[in-house]
Amino acid sequence: MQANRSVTEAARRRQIVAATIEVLAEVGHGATTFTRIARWAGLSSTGLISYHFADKADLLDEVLAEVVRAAVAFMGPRIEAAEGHVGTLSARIAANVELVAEHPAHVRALREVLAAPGRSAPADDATAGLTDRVGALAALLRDGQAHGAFGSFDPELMALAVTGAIDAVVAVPPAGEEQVRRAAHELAATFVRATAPDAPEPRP
Amino acid sequence: MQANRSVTEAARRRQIVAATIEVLAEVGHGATTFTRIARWAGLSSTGLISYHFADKADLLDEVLAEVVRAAVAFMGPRIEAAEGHVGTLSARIAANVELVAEHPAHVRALREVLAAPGRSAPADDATAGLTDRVGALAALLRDGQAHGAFGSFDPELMALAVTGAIDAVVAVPPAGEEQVRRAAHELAATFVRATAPDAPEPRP
Amino acid sequence: MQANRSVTEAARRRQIVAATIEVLAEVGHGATTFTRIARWAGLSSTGLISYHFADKADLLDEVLAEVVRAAVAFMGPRIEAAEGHVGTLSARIAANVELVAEHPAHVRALREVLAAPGRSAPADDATAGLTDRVGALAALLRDGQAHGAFGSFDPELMALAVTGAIDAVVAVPPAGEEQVRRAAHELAATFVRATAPDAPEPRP
Amino acid sequence: MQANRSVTEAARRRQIVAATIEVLAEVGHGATTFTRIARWAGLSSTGLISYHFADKADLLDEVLAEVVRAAVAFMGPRIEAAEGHVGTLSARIAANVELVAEHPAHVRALREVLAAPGRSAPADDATAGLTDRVGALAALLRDGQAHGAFGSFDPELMALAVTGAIDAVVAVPPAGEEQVRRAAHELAATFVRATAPDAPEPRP
DNA sequence: AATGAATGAGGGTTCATTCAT
DNA sequence: CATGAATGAACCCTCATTCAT
Repeated sequence: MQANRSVTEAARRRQIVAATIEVLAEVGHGATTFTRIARWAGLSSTGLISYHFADKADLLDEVLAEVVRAAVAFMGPRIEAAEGHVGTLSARIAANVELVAEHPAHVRALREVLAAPGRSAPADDATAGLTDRVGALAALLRDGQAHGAFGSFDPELMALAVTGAIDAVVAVPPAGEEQVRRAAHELAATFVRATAPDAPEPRP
Repeated sequence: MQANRSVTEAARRRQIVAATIEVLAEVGHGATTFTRIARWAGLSSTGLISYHFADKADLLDEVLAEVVRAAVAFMGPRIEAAEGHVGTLSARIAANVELVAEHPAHVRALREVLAAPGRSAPADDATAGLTDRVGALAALLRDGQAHGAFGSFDPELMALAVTGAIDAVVAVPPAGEEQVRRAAHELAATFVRATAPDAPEPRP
Repeated sequence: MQANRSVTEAARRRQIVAATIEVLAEVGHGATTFTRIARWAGLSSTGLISYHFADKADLLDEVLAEVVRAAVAFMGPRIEAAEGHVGTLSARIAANVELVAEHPAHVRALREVLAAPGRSAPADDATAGLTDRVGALAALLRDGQAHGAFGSFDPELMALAVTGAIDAVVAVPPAGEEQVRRAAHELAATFVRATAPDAPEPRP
Repeated sequence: MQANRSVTEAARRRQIVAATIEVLAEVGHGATTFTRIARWAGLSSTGLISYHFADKADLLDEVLAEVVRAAVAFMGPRIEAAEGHVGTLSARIAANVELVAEHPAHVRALREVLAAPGRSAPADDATAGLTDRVGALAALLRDGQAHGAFGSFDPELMALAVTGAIDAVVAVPPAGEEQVRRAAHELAATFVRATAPDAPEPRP
C-alpha cells in the first residue's frame, strides 16, 4: 500500500521521457517544449512535467540515459559476439546502423539532445560509452594496429570518420529492414577495406 | 563623392550577417536570437536588424548565401585543379576539411542553418552544390566506377559515408594549420583506399 | 467542495472580457492592447491574457459573444412583446436606443469590434441577428409594406437610415435615464412618421 | 529662383496628404502607418513625411482640412441654391449623399480620422462646419419650426438622426451614379416626411 | 501525486520619430 | 529640400517555472 508510491512516479517519468523522445525526433530540440511534450503524452498541464523533473535539462538527461540504455542493450551483445579486431569493428558499425531500424526515434532524439546548446559532459559511464563512441573506436583501432590487424593510419581520425559516416548513413530515413541490413554490411565492408593492413611489397 | 549610396547599408548587412554566423556557430540555431546577434555585433537594438532584414528567415538566407559563397570560393579552385576521378575525390575531401581551418565558424553555421526547422530547399545552383554534397559526390563516384577508377560499392552510400566522415572530422576543433593539412590528406587517403578498384586475382 | 473545477478560469475570462469591453469603449479597437487590458483589469502581466485566450482574435470573439448575449437578452423581450408591424418597428428602435443606457460600453465596444480590420463574418445566428440589424429591419419593413402597414419606399435604404440614426443618437453620451426614454420614443415616432402609409387622396 | 521653395514644399505636402487619404480609406485608421503612406506615395522613406509634418496628428489634421475643404466646395453651392427650409433640408441631405459618389475615398477617410482615438476638437470654422453637421442641421430645423415649415420634434435629436442616416447610407459602396442620385432623393424625401408639419385636425 | 492558474522574461516584429549627412 | 540609417518603445505571443490547492 506504500510501496507503489515510487512505482507510480517511475511510470509517469517513463511516460514523459518516452513522449519527449518522440517529440524530439519529430520536431527537433528547438521546438521541443513542455507544452508539446504534455500534449503528446496526453497530459493536461506542463506543471506535471516540472513536478517530476527538476529542470528541462534534467528531463533531457533522463532522455539521454534512456536512449543510451536501449542502445547499449541492443548493440552490446552484437559487439561482444564478434571475434577479432576486424570482426569487432565490423560488428560495431553494423550494429550501430541496424540500431536505427529498431529505434528510429531514439537515434534522432539522441542527436537532438547531444546537439542541444549548452549541454555539458555526460555523467555516468554507460552514457559516456555511447557518447564517446569515438574514443572507444579509437582504442579498438589502436589495439588492432598493435596486433597487425589494421594498416597504418591515425586511429583518432579514423574513429571520427567511421562515427561520422555511420551517423550520416543513419540520418537518411531507411526504406525497409532489408535495405538497412544491406547498408550495415556495406558500410562495415567499406571501413574494413579502409583499415586493411598495408599491402605488402609487390613481389618481384 | 556621392556614388556610395548604399555603402552604409551593405556594410551593416555584412556586419550583421557576420555576427549571425559567429552566434550560430557558438550557440546553435535554437539559441540564435536577435538579441544575441545585436549584442555580438555591438548594436544597441534588435530593431536595427529588423530594419535591414525583412525577416529572421531573410537574415538566415543571407547567412546561407554568404557561407556558400565563401565555401565555393575556397573549394572551387582546389577541386577544379585536380585530375582524374581519384584525384578529384581526393581534392574534394581535402578541400572540404581544409575549409574548416579557414572558416571554422562558417562551417558550423552552415550546419546550423541547414538543420533549422522549416527550411525549404535552396534556390540557386551554387547553394544546392554545397548543400547537396552527397548527390554531387555520388555522381562523381558513379562516373568513376563506370571508368574503372573505383571498385564496386553503392555510390550513394559511399557518398553519404564520405560526407559524414568529413563533417565529423571537421566538427572537432582543429589544433594548428599543420594538423589540419595532415587530417585532410589522411582522410582523403582513407577513402581512396576504401574506394579502390577491386583487387585483381593474385598472379600465380 | 470539489465540483468547481474551472470556476476560477471562467471568472478570469469574464473579468478579462469585461475589462476588454471597457477598454474598447474608451480607446477604440486600434488602441486596445493587451497591456491596457491588463492594466484595466488589475492584472500584472499580459501573459495571463494569453494564458486564457488563444489569440487576440479569440478574446475579441469572446467579447463579441458577450456583448451580443447581453444585447439579445435586453432587446429580445421588448421586441417580442410588440404587436403589429408598426409596433415592432417602434419597439425595435426604442429598445435599441434604451440598450445604450443599460450597457453604454457594450454598444461602443460592439461597434469597435465589428469595425476591426480583418474580422470575418460571425458564425452563430444570434450574432448575425445583431450584426445584420439592417437586413433584419429591411425584412420587417418589406413585410409591413406587403401588408399595407407602411408606405412606399426602398426598404433597404430605409433600414440603413434607421440603423444609422439609432447609432448616431446612441453615440452621444446620454444624460439621465429619463432623457434616454424620451429619445427612444421620439426616434421611434420619427420613423413611424417617415414610414407611414401614403396619404390617401383628400376626400372632396 | 527663391520663391519656389514653398511651392515645392506645398506640392509635397499635398502629395502626402492625398496618399494618406487613400490609405485611410483603404485600410482604416489603425493600419495607416507612415510606411504604408510612403509606399503609396512612392516615397522611399518615412523620414520625408516626418520632415514635412511635425507629427502624425499634424498630418491627420491636414488630411481633415483637405477633406473638409473639398466637401465644402462640393456641398456649399448645392445647399445655397436651395430655397425654403424644406428645400434646404432636402438639398443638404442630397448633397451629402452625392458627395460620396464624387469623393468616395475622402468620405471614408473623414470617418476614419474622426473616429481616431484621442482626436481633439477641430480648430477652424470650416472644419467645425462640416464636423458639426449636427449643430448646423439642428439650427436649420429649429428655424424651420419657428416658421411653421416643420412639425414638432426635438431638433437636436432629429439632426442627429438625419446625420446618422446619411452616414449609414453613404457607408455602403454605391453601385453607379444613377443609384446614388436615387438614394439621395429618397433619403431626402424620407426626412421631409419625418419632419412634416403636424397633420391638421381632421375637419368635421 | 497531481493540478492548473499565474508569472516574468524573452521571442520577433512594427512603428513614429530623430538626426547626421 | 531630401535622405535613410538608427532608435527605443510597444506590440502579441510563447516559454519554463512556481505555488497554492
